Amino acid sequence: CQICDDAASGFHYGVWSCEGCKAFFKRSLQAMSSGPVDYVCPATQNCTIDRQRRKSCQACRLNKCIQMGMSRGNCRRERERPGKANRKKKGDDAQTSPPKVRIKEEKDGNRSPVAGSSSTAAAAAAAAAAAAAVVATPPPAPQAPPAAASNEPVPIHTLVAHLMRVDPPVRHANHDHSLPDTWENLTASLFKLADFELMDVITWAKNIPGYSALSLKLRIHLLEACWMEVLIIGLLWRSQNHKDCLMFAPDLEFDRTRIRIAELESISTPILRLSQLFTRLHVTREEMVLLRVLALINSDICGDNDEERSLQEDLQQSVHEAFEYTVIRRQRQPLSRLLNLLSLLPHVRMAAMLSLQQISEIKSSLRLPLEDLLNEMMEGSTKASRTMTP
Amino acid sequence: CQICDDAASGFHYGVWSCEGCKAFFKRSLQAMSSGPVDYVCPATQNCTIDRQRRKSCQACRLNKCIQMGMSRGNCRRERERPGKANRKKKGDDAQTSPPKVRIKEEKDGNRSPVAGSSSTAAAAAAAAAAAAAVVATPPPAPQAPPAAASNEPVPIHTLVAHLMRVDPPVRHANHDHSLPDTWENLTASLFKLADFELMDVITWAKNIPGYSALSLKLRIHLLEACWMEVLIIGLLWRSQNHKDCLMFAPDLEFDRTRIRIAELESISTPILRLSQLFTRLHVTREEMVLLRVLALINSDICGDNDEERSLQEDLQQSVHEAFEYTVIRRQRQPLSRLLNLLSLLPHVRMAAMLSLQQISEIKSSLRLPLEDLLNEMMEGSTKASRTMTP
DNA sequence: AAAGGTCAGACTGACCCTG
DNA sequence: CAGGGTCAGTCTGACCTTT
Ligand SMILES: [Zn+2]
Ligand SMILES: [Zn+2]
Ligand SMILES: [Zn+2]
Ligand SMILES: [Zn+2]
Repeated sequence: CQICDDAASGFHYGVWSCEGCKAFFKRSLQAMSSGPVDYVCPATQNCTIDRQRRKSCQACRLNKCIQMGMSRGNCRRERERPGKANRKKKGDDAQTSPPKVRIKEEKDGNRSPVAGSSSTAAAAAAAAAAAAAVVATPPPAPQAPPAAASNEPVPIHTLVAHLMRVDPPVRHANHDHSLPDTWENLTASLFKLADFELMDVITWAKNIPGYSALSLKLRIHLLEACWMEVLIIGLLWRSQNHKDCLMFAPDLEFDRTRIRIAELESISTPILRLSQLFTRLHVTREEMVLLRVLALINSDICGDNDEERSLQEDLQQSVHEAFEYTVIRRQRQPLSRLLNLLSLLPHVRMAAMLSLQQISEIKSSLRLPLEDLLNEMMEGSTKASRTMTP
Repeated sequence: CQICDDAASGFHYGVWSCEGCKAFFKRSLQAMSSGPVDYVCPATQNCTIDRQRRKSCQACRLNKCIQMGMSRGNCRRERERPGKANRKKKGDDAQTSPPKVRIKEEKDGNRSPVAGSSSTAAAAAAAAAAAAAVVATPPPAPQAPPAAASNEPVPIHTLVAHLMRVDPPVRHANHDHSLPDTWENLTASLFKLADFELMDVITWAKNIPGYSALSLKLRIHLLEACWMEVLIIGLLWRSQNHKDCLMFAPDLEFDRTRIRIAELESISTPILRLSQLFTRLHVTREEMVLLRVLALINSDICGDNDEERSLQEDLQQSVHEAFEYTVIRRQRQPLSRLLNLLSLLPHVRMAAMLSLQQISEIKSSLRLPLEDLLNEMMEGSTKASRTMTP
């Protein structure tokens, strides 16, 4: 099949194509004859169309059909229009008017013509017009860049939305589940995951408005002081509703047994308790995101430089406003909610300190090597006097 | 729906989501339980997921589900109690609540003659009532008791005034200034002072309304977990406006020289920085008092007992209201002020952990004996897993 | 309220019928 | 052979039942 690389069953509509693409184009023609097609590409109009993925994007599939030359005019043996053979639909009859389509359009809410490729061509004007309409669809521009104007006051809702967008994503650990659950295997997967997540954390910090305005020294200092807290907040949030289970990644969850094998019992106690608290509070993603940002800018107080501190305080101020925007406008007892969320941070701080000490012991015992970035950050946080330096 | 922007039908798998995304994630879970899913993105793992496009890319839809925090609450049939089912609420909801609710509540044989307050309108009334319930338990109150009548709602300002009254006083160290500044002399005076202050802390805790209602076990646990933080908050407050100087007592101030002699350099760095922050914020005594109470009730989360936790949450609630009363009604940016104060607590927690570790090392090195009460509390805080137990 | 189950409706494509 | 219909299989999500 020239469209999907599947085995072709013949020369359909002018193209060597498979049964599936043939039927798909057939249905598209029928749909087009009775109104515009509402296929919408979920991405940027250049989806890969192969046997496995051809179902995913109708817009790109039809587009490729047309690009490869499919059209009704190419039919070698065209049959007369059988008058829109009515399906077993209950309501209206065939004829000309398509109320069904209209109803559907209305129900869809009919948003602004974002990326919808709608062929308004008449029924007779088949492929060529459709091709023009489909191909003309512009890419949907998935991610608008953040309000990058550094001096301009950004509306809070934009700031919150931006922070939501740049928050470190949930990563998979790619843990080999065929390996036995030994201390080495589990700890190695945790280290690998942490190393991976640390890159996300660094990228995230860079994308926080105002962070880049700080001096390099302070930026590094804050990151070194907060990274474990940021990771732990994510862990706690992912572990919500998982009783006695730490969801390090969707494919790496630690139950009591694994915690014992990985020798995480001493630090898991406070973390599991914190996780229960997260669960009870139903911390939302918005709130989690803001807690992470607060953990970053509050990870340490640099008292030396007045100007620098002023910048940091500006950052704090905007985070405070973000909290106000997000939490305070709740219905029931918003202030108590805010205080409950903020009260989590001392516990997070403690959990981070314990975790850093645990890793530090592993590092100095040479039981297992640390990944590069993880190792670097460990040295940084030691320097930041987060751990005792014996 | 946080995933597709459609109308949400509830809080499913940890995310506010629509029926479609809920069912999709459910099917994905079922599929995942029997082998890895084979969703493949037709584009670049970056598809837009909205109401009309969510069907297009299963891979990106599932990924977004995970990113937004969806996960199975527990492997199988999970019965989850929100815990806040019914309490001794006194809020009334005459107008908004439909009568069927009332009927149901009465049929349940709820001893309380009123229905649960689910109305969003009666927030203020409920809050005041909750406060009344908390303070209803009359504390021993060696001085003027805040409320004699047990059912009478006590205004918050009375609570704040009472907390001001029972706050641990500033103690003198009775340090012998004729002695030379050696490590032994200075450390011994610090230990003696801490021991003395600890008695005040215990008395103070007993006088906090609602604290005595907690179980003995929890009372001890909270005290063991928070005492160092309470001492440090007092120290920080006393050290305001004293540059590079720790005012352990009016007659025992540590400048840089004494800090070096007493080998407190490693822990004094964060504490001195915190002290500068206190100075910049101009923390009032009222605020310091409330921070101490918050440090006490937030020193640990006991997750075992539902009823016990409810009492602790009531206590938290009244402290939150005290904060609101004290801080929020300021003139300029009260909320930012509140967040700044709360942001101190993680640093206090860290300073407390470092201090405990320092004392723990002295104790195990037998360089100097600890006073009785101090020794006891050290063991308690070690038990409370505040320090590493090597 | 939030799990899990249900099933009509929509889409797909292997297969069949017809010219 | 290719256009076009058929319909079982699959996915979806509004609705229902259970806890
Ligand atoms: Zn094909
Ligand atoms: Zn596409
Ligand atoms: Zn959705
Ligand atoms: Zn995709």
